Amino acid sequence: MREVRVRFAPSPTGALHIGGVRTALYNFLLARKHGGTMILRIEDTDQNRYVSGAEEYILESLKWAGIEIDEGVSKGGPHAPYRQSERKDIYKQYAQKLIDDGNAYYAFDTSEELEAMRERLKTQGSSDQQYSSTTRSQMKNSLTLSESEVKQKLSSGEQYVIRLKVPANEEVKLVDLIRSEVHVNSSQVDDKVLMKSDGMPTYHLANVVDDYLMKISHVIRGEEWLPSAPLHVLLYKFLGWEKEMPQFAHLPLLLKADGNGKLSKRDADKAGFPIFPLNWTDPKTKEFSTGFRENGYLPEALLNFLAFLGWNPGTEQEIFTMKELIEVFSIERIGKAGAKFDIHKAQWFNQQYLRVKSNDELANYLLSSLQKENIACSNEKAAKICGALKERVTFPKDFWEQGKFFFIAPTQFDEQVISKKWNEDTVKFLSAFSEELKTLTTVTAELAKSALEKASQTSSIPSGKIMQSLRVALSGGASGPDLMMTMEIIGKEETLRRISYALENIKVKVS
RNA sequence: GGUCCGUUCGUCUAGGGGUUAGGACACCAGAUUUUCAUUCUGGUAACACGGGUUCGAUUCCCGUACGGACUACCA
Repeated sequence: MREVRVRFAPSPTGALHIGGVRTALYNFLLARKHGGTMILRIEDTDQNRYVSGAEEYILESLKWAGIEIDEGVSKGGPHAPYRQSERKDIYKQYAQKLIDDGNAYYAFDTSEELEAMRERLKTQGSSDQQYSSTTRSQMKNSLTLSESEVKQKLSSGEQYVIRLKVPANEEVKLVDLIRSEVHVNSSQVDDKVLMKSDGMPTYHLANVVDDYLMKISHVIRGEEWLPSAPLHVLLYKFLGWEKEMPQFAHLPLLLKADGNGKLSKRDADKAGFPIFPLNWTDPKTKEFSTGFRENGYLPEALLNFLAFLGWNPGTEQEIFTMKELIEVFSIERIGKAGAKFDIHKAQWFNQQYLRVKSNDELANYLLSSLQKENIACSNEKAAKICGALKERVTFPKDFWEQGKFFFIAPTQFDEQVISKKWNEDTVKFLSAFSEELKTLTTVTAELAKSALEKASQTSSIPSGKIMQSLRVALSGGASGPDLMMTMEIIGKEETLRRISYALENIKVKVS
């Protein structure tokens, strides 16, 4: 097998879409699996759509996700530069070669003329309105103009583009690793612009030239490129690079969760989840978008989830470290159909990854929340709280949100529990329980439990009946972590204080 | 409109000519936890449709429907 060299080649036109992260991941996995090279190339040939900060954003996103770049922008390498805008002259040479070989031509049509052509064909009832083998003869280009006219136009500095001369009625075969063979008749392919009038190449030319020059072995990209892949095959052929042509793998698209269609930022916003890896503020519109990172998704969990959108290992294992993913990944097991993006599953992965972390690791999340709230807390206590909470947490921020009551005594109590459970027995029991607690020097989960049992005996009320009331008294809420542990953490004095506060402030329902 | 790609539970998917069509998420129920959650057990739920080929099709072929992508001097 030839040396694996893959590339992730985003455009710096804004924040990196989550689908792009998956594409990068698959490229990375293939590279690592075969001891190959992962290349990052920035495709910034469209000066109009360039967004400053986007390249840095992409870099930071990949770094956060743990997708390492071996060669490319920010890393350098033997094929530098890796930013297409800096490779302008390279493309020019190959465009020239295509012209010299008669496989491309100059076109001088203005956008108005192009528009007119499409309009004309449309009214004639033509099924497609492309600049192609059937229409190029009616246009203003080096195939229809005389040689001297062309020369005159070129030397006078008239604007022109270079178009590929796609042959008519030729069967183009494309081998795709995911979809097997795809056949397209060349008459369906239009004479794509290769070089724009600003001297920049279009995606098609730049992509093929760079992939060849950078010795790319596999092109793994989104399915939106499938329709233009035959064009790329043609380019390889015309440039004489058929043997070096990379293998293609066109990834199924990520779709929105409800209904159909490509996953868009709009859909994600509506459903209340991010679509970008990191927070992003568009420099032009100032529109702000939240990121997975800032929403508390762990990169390992997000990647694990992403890996399974369109791929699976064929076994029943679902939790994979990056190392394991690298081991089992294969292009053959990538599916063909688009995958709907269900944030529930992503949350489940996050939960799984969170709960296997040690309490000490988890404590850092809580500690950083506490710092923002200006609440002091020892590492030990934070770890203990996280330990009590870890089974019920999805995001790091939940430790604070669900554990707030450890630091702030409740002044409001869950009304449902109170109206249902808080009665004379509760008062009787809790008073007895308080007396028991007072005899203790310190409260541990175990001591709390035996105190509870004793109180149950002296009051002859089963403790099960008052557990929810006790919880409400201590935390204000109807659900939360283990109560014995809760009492151990908040300590004897605070437990007593909270119980007596509740006893004083909650009115007993007269039954 | 044209071209290309796709279609297994609500979702991610396994499977593949003969299976009780498997797993996971979500959902529901029961058990356990003298509380909620966790955990455990169980349950609801799918081969888009129509033709072929075949003894037999969810699986192969052809259509149809539906969905998606593309159809720019954007990537």
